[in-house]
Amino acid sequence: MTQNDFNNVCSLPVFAQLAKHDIDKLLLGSASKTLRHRDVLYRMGETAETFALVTKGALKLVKLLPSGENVIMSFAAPGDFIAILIMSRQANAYPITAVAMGASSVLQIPRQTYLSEWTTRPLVLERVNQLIFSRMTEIQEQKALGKASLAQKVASQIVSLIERFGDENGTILLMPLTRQEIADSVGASVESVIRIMSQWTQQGILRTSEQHLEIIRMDLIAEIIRGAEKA
Amino acid sequence: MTQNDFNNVCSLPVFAQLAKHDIDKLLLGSASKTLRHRDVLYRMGETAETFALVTKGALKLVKLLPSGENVIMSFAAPGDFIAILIMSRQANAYPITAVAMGASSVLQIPRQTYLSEWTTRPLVLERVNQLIFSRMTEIQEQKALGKASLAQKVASQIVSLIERFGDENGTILLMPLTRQEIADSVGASVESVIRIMSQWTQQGILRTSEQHLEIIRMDLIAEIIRGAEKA
DNA sequence: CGCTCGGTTGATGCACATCAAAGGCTGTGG
DNA sequence: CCACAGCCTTTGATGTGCATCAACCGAGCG
Repeated sequence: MTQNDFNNVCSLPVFAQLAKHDIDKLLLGSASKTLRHRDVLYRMGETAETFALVTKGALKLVKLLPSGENVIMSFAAPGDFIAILIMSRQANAYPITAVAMGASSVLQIPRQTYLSEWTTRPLVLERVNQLIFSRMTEIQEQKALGKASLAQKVASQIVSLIERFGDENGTILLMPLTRQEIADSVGASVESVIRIMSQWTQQGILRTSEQHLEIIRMDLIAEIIRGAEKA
Repeated sequence: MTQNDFNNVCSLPVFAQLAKHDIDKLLLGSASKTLRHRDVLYRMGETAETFALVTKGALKLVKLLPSGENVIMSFAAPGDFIAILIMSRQANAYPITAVAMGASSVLQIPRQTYLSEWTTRPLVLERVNQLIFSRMTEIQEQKALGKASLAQKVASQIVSLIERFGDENGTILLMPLTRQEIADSVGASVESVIRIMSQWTQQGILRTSEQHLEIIRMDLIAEIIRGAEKA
């Protein structure tokens, strides 16, 4: 890991206000890994030797169903952990597949380091809990949308992604995201997602060029989420 | 809290192998509370002064949507925590409403005790993480059922409830559960749930008497969950 | 004895999934 | 440089699972 990487890592909320030598210990034996678009970091079912801390880019956490469908469980942003919760269980397998969306990097940290360094520092554990809390909250919000219309789900998913992976204005999504992926994350078919989104494009609510997605009329999107469907 | 209560609490996995005086400290200022069917423990929006540890019975964790619908986020069994994740946030409100299902009891523990005693004990924090991990796993499994048929969702929900709140044979659910509640937890309408379940009753797969629900043909239910719909 | 609550049943309609076909774009290999 | 395969997107036609609305019943309960 370069000095630059290290500084980057230190600025993440988990490590805020920790002494350099503490951070060194927490990262004992860890390796920085650079991922290209669609590279697989962890595959569901593999034995979990390390967990990961995202430092750049974005990853999707996917479950492959017996039926052959993909379900995107959630997205990981810089500062998020992947698979940290299974570190304290013996010889466990990754419960999901983690795939990079666009150029990304992560720090892979050995289970042993987690067991010896992370679990002995209350402050760190507390911070990890905070992150898990956010993830829980996010999933619960999605579940609360259970009976909403597909348009509401899609709008809400896009907005929450832009909140985490957007530009400074909060209007452009800085990560490649296909309609298939949106469908997989809200549990719908691609075609339905496309129909909804192209309608929005026609209405000038949304723009999608190259690999970027931009919301033009955030106010209208907000209305859709609130359930004021019709145009 | 009676001596009896105390012994009960000590046998919960969170406190396994802890010294009595440690447990005493962890429970500083806590109060045991007995709940009757449908009593409300916490109401969504109230300021969170305490979190709770379930010691007996069952509770449902509900969100009330602006539309007036209820969504059951999850169920809490003995040994589960309620609202522990928001304890480390300042002046936060409960994110859900917690309602007892049948006679239950909980231990209410002050935020202050959490902050001073719980967050300073790595072992305890680790155990809390374990519990949160189970909750996450449960929610994720539900999300993975996203595109499955309603019958699959209902069957799967019932089975997972019996695993946590069932008798020793794993066939009878020892807690009052209405069809409305099943509907609220899988995101469906009561009528649809009723149609599915009465069909099962006619086919001798299921029996529901008084407040109890019994699975007669677990093999058939398992098949339904696997997606082998037709009878 | 009217009340509410849980369960049940039927009729109707709609929001989606599914199936099918096609065009653009990218990368890959001959 | 062209042909081909794969991925992403799009559009249309068709079907269906489930919500919704509307009744009704029995049981417990004040």
